[in-house]
Amino acid sequence: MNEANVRETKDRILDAAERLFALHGIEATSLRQITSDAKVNLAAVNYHFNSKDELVRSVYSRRIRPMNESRLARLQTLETNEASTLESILEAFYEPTIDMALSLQNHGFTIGQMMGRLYTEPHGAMQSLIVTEMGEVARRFALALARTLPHLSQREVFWRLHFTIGMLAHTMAAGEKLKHLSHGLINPHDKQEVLRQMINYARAGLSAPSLEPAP
Amino acid sequence: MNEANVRETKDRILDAAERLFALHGIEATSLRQITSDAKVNLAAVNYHFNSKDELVRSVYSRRIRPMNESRLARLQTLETNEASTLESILEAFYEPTIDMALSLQNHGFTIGQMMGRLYTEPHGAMQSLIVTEMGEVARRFALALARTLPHLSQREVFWRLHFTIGMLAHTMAAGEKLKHLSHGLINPHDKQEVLRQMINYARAGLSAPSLEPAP
DNA sequence: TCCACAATCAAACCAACGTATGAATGAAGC
DNA sequence: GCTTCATTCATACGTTGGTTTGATTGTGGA
Repeated sequence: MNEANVRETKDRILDAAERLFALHGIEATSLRQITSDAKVNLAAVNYHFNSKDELVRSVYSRRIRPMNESRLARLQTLETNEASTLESILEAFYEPTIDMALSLQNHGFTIGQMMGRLYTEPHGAMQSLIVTEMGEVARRFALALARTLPHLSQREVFWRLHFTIGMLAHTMAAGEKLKHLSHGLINPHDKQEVLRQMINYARAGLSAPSLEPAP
Repeated sequence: MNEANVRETKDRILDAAERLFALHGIEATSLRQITSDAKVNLAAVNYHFNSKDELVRSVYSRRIRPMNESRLARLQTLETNEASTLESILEAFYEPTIDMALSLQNHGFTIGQMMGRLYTEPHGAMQSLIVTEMGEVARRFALALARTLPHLSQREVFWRLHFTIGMLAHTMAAGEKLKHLSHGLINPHDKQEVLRQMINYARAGLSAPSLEPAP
């Protein structure tokens, strides 16, 4: 078989799995649904990915990796140019995810919903994925925030970074539903609007006065 | 059979289901696990709840309902006393959930994790639960926030309420894991600390300047 | 005392699951 | 033109899922 064909088979599986995981969750999605959607043979999953568990991991890391590379590259650029403001750090953190969620080939907010569930999916594979794939990013952005907010303790920086991530996860997980929940007030496909509202809220939250007495 | 015994059977099922849903998710939890944990017969679930789907709904609404009643009662008190500040509104919104998550009989953050997953669980029963059980609360708190932040448009109030809910959901879903992720810096069982940090961030976020030109 | 009936129980049903197997296929290298 | 080998395929395996059944139990009311 041609190498391009193998790529195509694996990608078709990943694409279908991604769509179905986002729509119904990991546990509720069967390999038979995936392979029938992807128009490949049932056995192809175990042939190319060994198990459903490893397929799950592949589905997630295929998207998380380039997203986090973009985050770190943007943060690096900010720091070498000594241009780290709170807004620019938040933009470096938020924008890669939003770009991914609203990317052209992504018809129905698929990747976004999947990413939004990264922290809440009870599936065993997730716990290790969060540490493995997100650990470096969390550490680097915590440092960047601490440098920009020197009056905060480590604890407070962690709390606020946690909330900042939560806003993103919740927004991604809501996806299309935001339109209905807001009775049409909000258009979750308007990237600039989403980004501005998130950064505006998070910037203020992160800048809130410290709750601890000055040292 | 005694009515108290029936209550006990139903409650035992609800308790076990709640614990297992929080731990492994809805789809990954079988009725056999639940009934064996609850020490009741397998058929008891379908006898008392008709189906797994209705059991799921019962598990959630048993906790959501008193929580939301408390929220609305507290908001009502604030408004009749004309004591609605941003802090007090946020407290009325956040505290009932945190109280529930940290309640004594709740050994392992069970209810909290379950609540944190309310918005991300892909299970069909959730979509209707969110609208049915949370609709009134969202509407009432949106109004209260709009009154306290009169310079904001409806759209901006919605965005910010959405973020404010996201912070809570993300914190609840993280539960115990917050301790590990923060390398011991944070104690998620310290109710006052959790509440103060959340309110401090959310108050600032909600108070951020409007992004729209003044009318 | 006995009836009525809500509640419990062991057992079965069948569909769907993840995974494994061995044969079929077909492009690449000699 | 033949062999090799990665890939695809139809099919089967054993397990587990939610739900149903019909018998059994035991308590409250007549």
